Amino acid sequence: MSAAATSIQSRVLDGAKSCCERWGIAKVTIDDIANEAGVSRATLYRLFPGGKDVLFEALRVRELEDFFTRLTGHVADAIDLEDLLVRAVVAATHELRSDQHLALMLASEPGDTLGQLTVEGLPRIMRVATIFLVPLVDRYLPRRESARLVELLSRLVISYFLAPSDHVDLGHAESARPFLNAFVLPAFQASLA
Amino acid sequence: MSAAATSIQSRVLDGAKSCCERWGIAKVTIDDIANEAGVSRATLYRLFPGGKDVLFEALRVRELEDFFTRLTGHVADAIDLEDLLVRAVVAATHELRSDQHLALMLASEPGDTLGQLTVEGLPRIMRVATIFLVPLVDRYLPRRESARLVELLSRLVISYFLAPSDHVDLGHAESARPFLNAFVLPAFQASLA
DNA sequence: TGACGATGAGACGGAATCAGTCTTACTGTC
DNA sequence: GACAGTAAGACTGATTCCGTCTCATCGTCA
Repeated sequence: MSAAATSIQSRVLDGAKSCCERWGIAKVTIDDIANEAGVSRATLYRLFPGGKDVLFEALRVRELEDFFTRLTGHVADAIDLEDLLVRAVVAATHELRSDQHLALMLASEPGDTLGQLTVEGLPRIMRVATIFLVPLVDRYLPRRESARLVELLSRLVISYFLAPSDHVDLGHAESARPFLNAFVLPAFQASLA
Repeated sequence: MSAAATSIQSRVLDGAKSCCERWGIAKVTIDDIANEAGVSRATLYRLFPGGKDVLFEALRVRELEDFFTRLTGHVADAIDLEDLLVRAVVAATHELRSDQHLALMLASEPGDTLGQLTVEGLPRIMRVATIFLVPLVDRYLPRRESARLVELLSRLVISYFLAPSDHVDLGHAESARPFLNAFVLPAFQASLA
C-alpha cells in the first residue's frame, strides 16, 4: 500500500470517528463518512472492502493500537514488576476515563459500546494488549505467565472502569499498588525470574 | 384536548428533544421518537398530524414559550424601562448561553439551527417575544412603540449571542446597561409615558 | 508523450428503511 | 354496553442506502 493510500485511509478513519461522535454508529452511513473524509464512496470501498463493518473494525483496531502505544510510553521505564503493573493499570484507567470518544459512545449507544469492551471486543483487546505488554512483562516472568498476567490485568482494568468500586481506585497508584500486591502479584510470585 | 392527551403530547415532545440531542434532526425518525416516548406511531400521528415537521414545529414553540416564561420571571419586578430592558437582555443572553440543547444543536447541525434562530425561525421568535414582553413594556410605552422595541431587542440579543462582540457583553448588566442607554433607549425617549 | 495507477463523480439495481394510513384488539370510563 | 383513546402491527409507496460498476480526470513515471 502506498503512503498516499495510508494517509487517505487514516483520513477516512478520522471521518468515521467524528461522524460516529455526531450521530452514533447506528445512524452513520457510508456516504456520511465519505463526505466527512472528503473522499468518494468508490475510494472508501476500495480501501475497506466490506463497507461499514470492515471500516469500523479497522477504526477499533487503530484506536486500540493508539491506546496501547500511549500506554507503553507510560510504563517504559518501570523498575520492577510491581512498578510496571501499577503504572500500566493507573495509566490505562486514566486513558479510559479521559477518552472523550469512548464517553460519547457509552452515552449514546451503551449497548454496542459495552459489547466492544466486553463480549465481542474483549478478545481483540486481549490480543492487542498481549502484543504490546507481554514483551515488557517478559523481563520478569516466563512467557506463559506473562500472557496470563496481561489478560488478568486487562479484565480488571475494564471491569473497574465500567463499574468503579468503593474499595479501590485503579486510577491512583496509592490505591492500585496494595490492590495488585494483594490480589494479583502473589499468584505470580513463584514464577518470578 | 384531554389532560391525558396533553401529557402524552409533552412526553412525545420530550422524546423528540432527546432523540434530537442524540442523533440530530436529520437522523431522527418518527419511530425513534415514538419508541423514546413509549408511544405508538399511530398516537403520534394523531397528536401531530403532519408528522415530523409539525412535531418539531410544536417542539420549537414549546421551547420558545418555556424560554420566555422563564424570562418574564426574571424581569417581573423591574422598576423602570431601563431596568426592564437590562434585566431582559441579560437574562435572555444567559438563558441562551446555558441552553445545553441549543448548544448541541448548534454544534451538530449548525445550518438548520442557525436557520431557526435567524431566517425561518426569527418571525416566530418575534411573535412569541411580542406576546410575552410587550405587555410588560406597555407600562412605559405606547403599544406600537413597545412592539418595535421588543423586536429590536430580540434581534440584538440573538445577534450578540451568535457572534459575541469585543465591545459589549449582553450577559452582564454593567456592560448591557450603557449599551442600551446609548443605542436603544434614546430612540424611544420621546414616547416615554 | 503515452502507459498506468489512483481517485472522483455518478449511474444503477436491489435491499432496507421510513412515512403515513388503516385495521384490529385492548383498556378504562361513563 | 357504548365509547374514546391507545398499542400493535400490516400495508404501500417513497426514499434512502448499499455495493458495484463505468467512465473521465489527474498525477506519476518510464
